[in-house]
Amino acid sequence: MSRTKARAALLQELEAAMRRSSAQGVLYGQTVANVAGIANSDLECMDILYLEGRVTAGRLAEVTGLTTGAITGVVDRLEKAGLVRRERDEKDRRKVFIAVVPETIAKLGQFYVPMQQAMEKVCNGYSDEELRLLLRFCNEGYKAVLAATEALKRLIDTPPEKRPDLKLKKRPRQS
Amino acid sequence: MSRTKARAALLQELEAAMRRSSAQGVLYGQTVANVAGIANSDLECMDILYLEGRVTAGRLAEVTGLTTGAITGVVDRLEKAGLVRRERDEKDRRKVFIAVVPETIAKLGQFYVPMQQAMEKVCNGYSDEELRLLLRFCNEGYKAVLAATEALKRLIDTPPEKRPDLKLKKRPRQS
DNA sequence: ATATATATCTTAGTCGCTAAGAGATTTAGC
DNA sequence: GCTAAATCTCTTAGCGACTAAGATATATAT
Repeated sequence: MSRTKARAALLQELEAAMRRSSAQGVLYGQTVANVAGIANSDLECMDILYLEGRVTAGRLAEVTGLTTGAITGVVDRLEKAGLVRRERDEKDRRKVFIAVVPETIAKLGQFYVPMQQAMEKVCNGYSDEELRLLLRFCNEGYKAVLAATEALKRLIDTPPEKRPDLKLKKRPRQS
Repeated sequence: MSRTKARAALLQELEAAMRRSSAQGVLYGQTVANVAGIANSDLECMDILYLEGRVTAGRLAEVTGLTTGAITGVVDRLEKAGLVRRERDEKDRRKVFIAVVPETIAKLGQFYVPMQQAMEKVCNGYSDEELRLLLRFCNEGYKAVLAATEALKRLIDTPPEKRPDLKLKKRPRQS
């Protein structure tokens, strides 16, 4: 039993470590937003724009889980800060594309340099093969957590008397 | 050069994967808060209480980065929800310890079951030795990002004219 | 004993969010 | 084509969580 017990302890330790490091990653992001002088959601949207390129306001709402009204505010702030531009779609004039003002990518990017350098240093202590192992684990973990999130969300929609009650406050906000 | 180039690509891919999975982890937490019907910060505090046990209000403020005023609100809500109790320190009557009401740990804990099961399944595909590698990487990464966060924070305190300017708040007028 | 430090709470004001619905445009049905 | 419904973004009202500053209570130092 000592073997499986050691493994159980290892799993628990790993979970704690992952939680800790993940939380710290979030904190780094919040600090970036802070230094850049923009709100957290604003930075998240910049991240999406960086990944996906030119997207509509509706798509931002979809990905972030915010309402379209909130996105209007986000884009207002980002536009006022000169980080993005609104571009009306000429094909479908209801739509508004949000496009990053190119120069600003570098301006925001500089704030990630400290972390990138730190992580590169850490990675230097690992072989290619080890890094591939990490990559595989990350990807598998991502899929697993994504599925778990969906499973949990379904609880929201199950009738309250059918689900494990906590009798806290009222209806939680949906996202 | 093909060797180092491959590694650079690997590093980049790993970074993206970590960001993605980390973000998903956060989303899972938000969903838990949603289902439980409490605010995000409230759940974060429950997490800290679970990890550290009985802690003072001030300690919560310190760890979360919130002001003490905000923590008063958090604890008010959690206490009203029956999740924690305030306990005045008899040795130093200025201090207020926040203690989790024991039964509620299980109530909140159940929401983490989907993720724990999913992650355990993933971990089953790895040997003890591989998991130890993952653990080591997590811990090293945590320390690195923590240090990077501190480094970035210091930018806030450096005089604005001395640091890489973004002049966001002040409307860089164009057009 | 008085002044200073520490720990929490209170208050006023701000910001970003949601919900609901208005406005503008496109698509579908007849 | 013309009307009705659908789609996409923005507006408005209200709310909840946050900060900053200071009040309150207690502890420590001189």
